[in-house]
Amino acid sequence: MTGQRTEATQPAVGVEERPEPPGLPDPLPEPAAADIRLETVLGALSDPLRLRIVRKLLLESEEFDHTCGWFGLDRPKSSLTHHFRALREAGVTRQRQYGLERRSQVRVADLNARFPGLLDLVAAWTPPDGD
Amino acid sequence: MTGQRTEATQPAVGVEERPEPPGLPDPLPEPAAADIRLETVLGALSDPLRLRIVRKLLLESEEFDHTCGWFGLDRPKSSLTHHFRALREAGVTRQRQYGLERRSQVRVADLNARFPGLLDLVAAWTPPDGD
DNA sequence: GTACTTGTACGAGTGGAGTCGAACTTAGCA
DNA sequence: TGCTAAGTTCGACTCCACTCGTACAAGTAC
Repeated sequence: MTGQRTEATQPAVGVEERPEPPGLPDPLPEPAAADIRLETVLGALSDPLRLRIVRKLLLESEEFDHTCGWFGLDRPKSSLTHHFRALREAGVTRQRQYGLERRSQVRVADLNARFPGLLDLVAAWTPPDGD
Repeated sequence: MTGQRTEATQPAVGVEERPEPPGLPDPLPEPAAADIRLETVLGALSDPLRLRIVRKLLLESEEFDHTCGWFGLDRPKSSLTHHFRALREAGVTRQRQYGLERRSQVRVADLNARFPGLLDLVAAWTPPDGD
């Protein structure tokens, strides 16, 4: 049951019922596209570390999703779990479980449809003290 | 000295040195346009009440600035002071003192220059439980 | 089997944000 | 002179987010 939160604690409001391409693991619990709230997304993106994660995914992902280790973030694993979950529960990213690894990708289509231009701002962002 | 914070407590990093049109009071301390940080702005806009304030200013202000009372917010005055200051210190709004009243306006030009499209998202936002 | 790796769950500590009441300051007006 | 209105400041409270260490679960490889 690794990587699967229990029903009692998962806060996802509406889990998407989208037909998946064959061979992909199901996404972890996430809000449906229509349930993504602007104030929640802005709150998720107001943290520099998470802004960095999303920006790196946008600029360097090349259509693939990535594990937590790929980002090269100098934080304990429990802290990274916290931030990646915050992004997923806000609807910013989607996470899938591949064996041991949990890979993340930005929900580009959903976010561009609901908040056009927002991801452009994230991509253009520069960290306070360099990259 | 009402409405003027002391030098010791004001956190504004760089106060703008812009020549003012005649007859307008000086703006209260605010970050210069170049010092406005995306993560700070997103944090300021992640609160539903502040999102509501900015949206109302954008949709109904008609080029004029407005007092706190104009918004019709059902909160104590001390709470409103807190939120209006958060917006101003993040660089989202500008406040000027007119006698007893402190009027707010959105820094539309500055924000559109630094974060194009962001204010459109705020204007298009709908509160969770109606307006 | 054992060891290693990825990531979670849990608990604790810390700090900051949101909320509010009460007292205060100031401007305008009767 | 005194009252009223707009908004601040201060202190206190609560709650949540961030951080982290530790322990645990589950694949993978030897």
